[in-house]
Amino acid sequence: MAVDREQVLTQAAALLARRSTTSMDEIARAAGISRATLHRHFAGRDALIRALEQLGIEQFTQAMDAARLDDGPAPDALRRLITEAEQVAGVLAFLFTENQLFEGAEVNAGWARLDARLHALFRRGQEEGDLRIDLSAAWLTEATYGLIGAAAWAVHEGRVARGELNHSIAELLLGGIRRSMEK
Amino acid sequence: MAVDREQVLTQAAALLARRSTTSMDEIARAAGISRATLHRHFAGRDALIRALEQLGIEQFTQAMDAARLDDGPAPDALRRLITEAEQVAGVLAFLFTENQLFEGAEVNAGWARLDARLHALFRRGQEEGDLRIDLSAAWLTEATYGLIGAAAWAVHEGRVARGELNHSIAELLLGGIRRSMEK
DNA sequence: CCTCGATGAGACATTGGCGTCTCATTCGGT
DNA sequence: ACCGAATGAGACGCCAATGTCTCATCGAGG
Repeated sequence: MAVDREQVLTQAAALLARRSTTSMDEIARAAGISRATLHRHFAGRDALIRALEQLGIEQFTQAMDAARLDDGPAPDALRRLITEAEQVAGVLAFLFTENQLFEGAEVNAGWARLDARLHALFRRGQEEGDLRIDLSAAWLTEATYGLIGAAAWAVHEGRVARGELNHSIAELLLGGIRRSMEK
Repeated sequence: MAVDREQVLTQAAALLARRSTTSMDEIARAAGISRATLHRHFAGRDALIRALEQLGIEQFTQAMDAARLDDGPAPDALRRLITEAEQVAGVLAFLFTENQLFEGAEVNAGWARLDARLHALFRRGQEEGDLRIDLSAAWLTEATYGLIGAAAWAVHEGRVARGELNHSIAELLLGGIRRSMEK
């Protein structure tokens, strides 16, 4: 009965996002396995965290690929990305809040690659005139992460319905909260 | 030579926001005091965290008071709040990311009060027709926290200039990132 | 100059979690 | 029904951090 590695990591992310000091024992029990088995699959806490980083980066990379960031208007691409990212929001939320992680070089590199792609999308949107230029692309990148994390947390806490997650993030990002005049 | 309690807490927040497992020793050294003195002022790690929560709640409460959330159009009030909150962004960022904290009843109550005030502001804005109603006030509240946290982090990492912090948060929140047609 | 309160430096025992191990049990495939 | 791999339960030593203590030093105010 092979343990579902991804399932364990997803559980771990949920717990660690909420309390970063969650013990291995708690993680194991939440994943429905024993601490011994957890150790059999992940050499130690560090290895578990590394695996989580890796999973997050892989999943987010896939989301970016699926969203075809380079196709069409940047706002549309951004909507597609948010739709794709929704499914990995939990793991992403963990990665955003655990800033301590990015000290190892290789992880940093993987993350920087994602960062660059999102940054490039915003930059393209600005150059094509679709996005405002008084907000730096760097800030838009960070803000997007922040909103995805906030949304994942809000859903987790039951403050926002899961079905509204997409709309909430995309509309807030693209349109802002002010009531538009056209309506 | 009385230790500047607030200074110590601010330092601690900066470290803990970056790595929540930072040891008491590291916190003490960062604050320029010895571990013994740190323990003399805060009974233990828990007490330090509690004090941080308290400080964050107090400072954010003051920011809300100073912003006069009930006066004038909601968007203007929100701008004022962001301006006031900028100075306490560091401590706030820590509070947002450390979700584990809100398990004690009394802390929860203090935080819930702040939550309610911000929530009420958004609700008022929606009722007065200034804010769009297809995004729930609860989500706007969470999103605001997320953006403040993201901004504080971005500034800390040097990706956003401190002077742009206000503008970045307020404009993104109110207007979104899309280039408006009127321009 | 003296005194007292606060601080720094360090020793010490305690604790909670980690990592490793063993052994019994269970599950899946044959 | 059988066998082997995987798992669960628990014991064990280890270690880093914690919390408490003592003692020397510093510094401000009388």
